[in-house]
Amino acid sequence: MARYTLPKRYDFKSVEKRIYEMWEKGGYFQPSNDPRKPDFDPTKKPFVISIPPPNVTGELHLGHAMFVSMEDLMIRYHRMKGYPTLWVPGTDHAGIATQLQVEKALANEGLTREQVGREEFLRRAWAWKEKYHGRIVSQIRRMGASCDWTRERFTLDEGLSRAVREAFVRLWEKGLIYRGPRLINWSPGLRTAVSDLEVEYSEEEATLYYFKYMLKGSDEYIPVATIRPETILGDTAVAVHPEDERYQKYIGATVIVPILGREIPVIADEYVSREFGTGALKVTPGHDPHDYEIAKRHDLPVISILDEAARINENGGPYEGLDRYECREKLWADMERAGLTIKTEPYVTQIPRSQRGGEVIEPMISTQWFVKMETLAQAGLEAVREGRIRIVPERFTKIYYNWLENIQDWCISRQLWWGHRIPVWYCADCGEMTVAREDPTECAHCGSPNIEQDPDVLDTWFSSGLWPFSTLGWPEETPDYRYFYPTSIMETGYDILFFWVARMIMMGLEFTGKVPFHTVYLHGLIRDEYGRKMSKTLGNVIDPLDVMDELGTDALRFTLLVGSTPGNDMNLSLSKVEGNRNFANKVWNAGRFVINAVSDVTSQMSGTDNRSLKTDNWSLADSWIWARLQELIRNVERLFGNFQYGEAGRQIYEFFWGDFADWYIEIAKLQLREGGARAYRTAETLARVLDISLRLLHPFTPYVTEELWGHLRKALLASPLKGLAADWPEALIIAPWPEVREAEGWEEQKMADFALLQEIVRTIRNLRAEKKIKPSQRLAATLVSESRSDLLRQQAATIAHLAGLDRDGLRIVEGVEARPEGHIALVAGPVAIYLPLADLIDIDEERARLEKELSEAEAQIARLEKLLAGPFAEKAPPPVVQKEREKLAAFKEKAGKIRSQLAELS
RNA sequence: GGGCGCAUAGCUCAGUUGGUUAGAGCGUCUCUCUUACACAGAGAAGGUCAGGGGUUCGAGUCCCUUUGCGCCCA
Repeated sequence: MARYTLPKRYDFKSVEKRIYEMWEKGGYFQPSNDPRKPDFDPTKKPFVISIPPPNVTGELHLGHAMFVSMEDLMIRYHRMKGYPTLWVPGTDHAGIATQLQVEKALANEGLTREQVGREEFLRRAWAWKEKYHGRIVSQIRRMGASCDWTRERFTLDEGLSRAVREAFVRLWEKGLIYRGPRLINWSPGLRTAVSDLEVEYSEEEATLYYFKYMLKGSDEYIPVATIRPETILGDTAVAVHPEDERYQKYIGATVIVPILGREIPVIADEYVSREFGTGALKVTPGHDPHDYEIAKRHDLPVISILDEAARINENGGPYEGLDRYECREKLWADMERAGLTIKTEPYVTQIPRSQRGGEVIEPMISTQWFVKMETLAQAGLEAVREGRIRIVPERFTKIYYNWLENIQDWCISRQLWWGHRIPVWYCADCGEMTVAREDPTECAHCGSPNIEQDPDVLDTWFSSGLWPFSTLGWPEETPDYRYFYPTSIMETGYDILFFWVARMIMMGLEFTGKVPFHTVYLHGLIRDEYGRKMSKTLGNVIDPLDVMDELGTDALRFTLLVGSTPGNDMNLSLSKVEGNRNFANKVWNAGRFVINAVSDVTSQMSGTDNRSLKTDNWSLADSWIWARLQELIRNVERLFGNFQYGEAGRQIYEFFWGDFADWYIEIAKLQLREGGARAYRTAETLARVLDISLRLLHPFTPYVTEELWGHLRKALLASPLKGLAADWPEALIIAPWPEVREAEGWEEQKMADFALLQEIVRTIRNLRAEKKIKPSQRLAATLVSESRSDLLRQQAATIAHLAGLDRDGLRIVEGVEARPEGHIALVAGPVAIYLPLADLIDIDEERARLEKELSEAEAQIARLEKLLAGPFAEKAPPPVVQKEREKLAAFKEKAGKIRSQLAELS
């Protein structure tokens, strides 16, 4: 039998690409039950995830790495469970981000989009998209993502564009879409409206300007404070609190707008804070959302003073044409000269900045398209309240409710070119609007061909909101849509709960009448190793591509999956990834050992015993590892059911490294050496445990497990153990998930026996380390135990092997009358251990060691006796009490052993 | 102002129906190239689970409260 010559170290570079191609070519990413194929069975329940689409021109970052790892884990698990599984991949067009990139490229040629025109600009944008699409997609592939690339979608592709058109028209027909001037957030740099959600508020130092609002025809004035003096030009009232004694007398009076000389009223409104500034508020409804509300209450006029580049417009009188900040300075200087200023003072306030680029956002009145949210939000709320959608972790449901309960109408128009153009045509003749699914050639009202389409495009999130069903073919009732919709889980970062998840829920309910998914799973954000946000300026950005280059995809995935808990941010450091690279290597090497063991099995060993899963012919170690493995399978199943993927991964890691590799494999070496049926069964157990471990690990670390499993399968099929692998499929990715087996009753005793064996071995190893005895030096030993001598005799060879004892010099006895001369005495539970190390004995040191152990044992005895004498014994459940009783007995036995050893010392 | 999260070993974190001796990885210290693995093995040191109060036979875990840090919404 040819021994396998696998490299000593797991070489992920030679594995990952090859394995991914094998999977993809093998068609494993496509659903096992596919409505596009003839043998389709519509009754089988599928498991479906639609990918949170990354920006088509973006580059893979850790946020992507996180969701790809998480979703791939869920997908692989369900696939192995036998569900027809579909993960729909795709990208979105990221309106603003992409447009900016293309404009930047144009700028390099000294051009602007206006110069090249809309058509040429779009041609270039598409070319840009084609160029970068491949990059992000191949990066996602590299993460091991097992999505069905034959179903890949893009938000601007033909089908999705049709979905967007359909959605818009339906909302229009239902009266849920309207157009009109409203106060919106305006980005002067991008010259487009932006979403409320795309505005971030940063605390910054600013100046509070105090000035005088002169009463008409009087020397009296109302002092007013503002952060933005330039907005004085748009003031339409001064408001005071109705109960403010300082200003009550002015209510109803008229004041004069500085410099401009406009007359505006003094009004009373409870919104005004008497404590802030001077207690009097200038009202600028055209440029402040709160003032806008006040204006609505008091029927005040709204004046817009800025143009689309945030320059002062014709309403600014002498300041027309100035930039907003130039105007601020000039106006203030003019007011100073006119004696209208009082003072300025530094003030810390919240400045609204664009999430993209960081420029200061201006609230402005602008004619835009809006979606009425009230009824949509109501439906979205009910779906979660009624439990049709579950949000994990649960605490995010409150945040979700809070947002939907206070939702504002959604401004969906953007003054961009890259995106879905608004399907509305204006008639130059009759002035009516035509809203249509298909591009019209004439006005629907007067038949005039003189129509022009609205120049704006829709917010990218409008199309993303349709994603779970538009990607499956909606509005067509395609076979995919019928079978795979609603999807199963929406997995994404909590930072886009509002942006995306809430909108998908609302739009899903509105357009399909169904929830788009039954579960929302939210993961946290990834920070640097000290919990700081990663940012280019801090220079602490970790690039997942570099990490994969250096340490492998499996290591990165395992780190992200096991290092995070649902909904909580995680701190990532390269040393963690390195630790998991080491784990992948551990799996590789343990696997290598097993594969070689399997290859060495000869048919002579096989014997006639085929009772493979009966434990009565197993060694203690065989039984123990099997019981531990079954326990692990049960735990993993339970944890997966609770979305506790990280904990599941940790337990698999601990089992594999701490139990299987550190203990079972070491014992297996001895058992293999024994030959015959023992060796045969050992190889069989090694293969079984490795097989199941690889299956459990596969959703976490798909590459190393697939590669190794392939070698294991080949080795088994070429060996007398081929029966084991007879029903294995050709690839691990589609191998069945390990089934939960209930405990059979024998496990507890075997595990307790093995724990004693471990304690004996550790006790001896401990002493050897303390006494600096070379690992190569075999020691004789005497083990004394009245109660467990049978077990010790059975396990003598194993104990000797693991503890570095000389098998022939190992004596096991029920009792000794006196301590053997020149021996060091140790205690492991109910077992006394004597090692013949006369030269190394230091009586005082021995006594100190034993006394320390004794006092520890006695402390436990005292604690347990007190516990058992108290109300615990009657109130706690009997099994818990029984456990404590057993502990007490064990400590008493141990203490007795130590006492007699101490007595022998003198 | 409202809401939420976090505080456990030097560092980063697990610990999900409360079960009584609190775990891991990294780091530190000893020893070892033992034929799967030095990306390793064996051993060691290291914690009043932020402070206070309560519920309970029993609290890192549940409740209240204080302090500190972070996030979201307004």
